Amino acid sequence: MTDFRTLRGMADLLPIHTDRWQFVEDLVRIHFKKAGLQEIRTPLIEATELFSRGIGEATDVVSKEMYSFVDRGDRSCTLRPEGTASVVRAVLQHGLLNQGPQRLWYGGPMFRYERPQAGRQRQFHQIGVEFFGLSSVRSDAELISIAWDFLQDLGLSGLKLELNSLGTFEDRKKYHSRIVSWLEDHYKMLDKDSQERLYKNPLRVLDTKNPTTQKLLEEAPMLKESLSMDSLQRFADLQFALKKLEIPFEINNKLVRGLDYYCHTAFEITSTNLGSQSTVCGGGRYDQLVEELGGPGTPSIGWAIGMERLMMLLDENIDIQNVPNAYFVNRGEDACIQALVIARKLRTLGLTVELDNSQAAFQKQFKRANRSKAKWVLILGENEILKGEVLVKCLTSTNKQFENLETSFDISDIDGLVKLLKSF
RNA sequence: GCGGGCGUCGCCAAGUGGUUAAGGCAGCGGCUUGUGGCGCCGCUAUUCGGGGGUUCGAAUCCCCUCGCUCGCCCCA
Repeated sequence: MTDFRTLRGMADLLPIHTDRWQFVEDLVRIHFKKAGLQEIRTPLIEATELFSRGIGEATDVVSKEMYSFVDRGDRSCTLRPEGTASVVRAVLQHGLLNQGPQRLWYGGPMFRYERPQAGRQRQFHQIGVEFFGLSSVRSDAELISIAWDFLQDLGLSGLKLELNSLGTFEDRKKYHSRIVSWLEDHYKMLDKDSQERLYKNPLRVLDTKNPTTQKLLEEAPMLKESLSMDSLQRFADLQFALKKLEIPFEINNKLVRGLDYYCHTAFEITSTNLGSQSTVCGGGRYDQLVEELGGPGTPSIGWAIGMERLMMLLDENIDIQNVPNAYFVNRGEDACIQALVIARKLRTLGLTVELDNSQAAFQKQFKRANRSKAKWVLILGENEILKGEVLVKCLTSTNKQFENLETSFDISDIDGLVKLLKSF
């Protein structure tokens, strides 16, 4: 044990994890490509004000969770706590909106100074999608379908899509005053947490876990009662589109996303297999954010998936370890250099070869060969060198055709060797 | 920021006041200079997260501290 450890809330991804991460990352790229999305990469550090203005001064993320510091030029800088604000900044800075609607995706680490728990770290990873300049409900449905189809393709089960409409900002403002005055009238009957939230973030009182408050709230004014006719129609249209896409969903009137900038569509994809932090994917529409950050009025919508939470949902049993085609056992002075040469040739021809350079006893090398899960083992020792051959054995018993197969190839017959190794 | 649980070898662990701190996995060496996945033998913690105290004596009791973990808040 050394003196140094990762900082609290920071995690190393070891080889056993990175195999799985790469599998997921490869799959999501395929999905994004098929959906015609383009990748955008922004810096991890931005001016603090970008987030305080974009996400909302009063939100928890901004008020108590940001990793901020003053740099040597006296500027207040912040490690990004989410992706959307940075993407909007980049889109505006480079005038991308002048080239028409943008359909973008991003991915990478985000930082939030919170107490770590299951499904929550201080450095965590998100992949997200943002559409700019698309106002139709069909974009909302399409955007949701991209997330849904990707998660389904990963073989995840037990996922639930929850949906709500927050209406326009006017709708929300109207509701805000209604709910606040109702809550004030019932102040004494609220639990302590809800009393505090009443002034901090009243819409979130709806989401309380306290059962008596929950019951009380059944009488409270509902958000949807404050929505305008247009907002209601829009919400109905979205539901219609999702039904056409055969994406199952549930309406959750209490779903209020925490970030200030959402309007109209808000949604979450949750799983019961995650512990207390059950949201894998969250998103919504934010038609005023671009303007808020100094750009032209631009309808926008996006979502983000939490990679760590996603990884927790992946079936432990699915085998996505990258297994080599062959493990190369070798021993002896001539053999080891010959093995190096052959291994390189095989790699050039597209095979993955793990070369044992230990010169350890054959027994040892064979043990490692098995552990590597390689399909084949190549053997080159003094006897083989004398005969000018490489010995090949099949290591897996899952394939009956090759089970217990043991054969030799002339050292110069690389093509024959490759043909066999590629045969399964 | 506030609660609960936990901290013995790289990993999983037994041990709850008494001479040398079980065991398993992994690692290394050997049986066997050459054939594994299921053999056998041996080696690997002067030390129990760290510091202080109680005691003839502590991994085991007390205090402080650090870390991990789960939950609240909030969010991906």
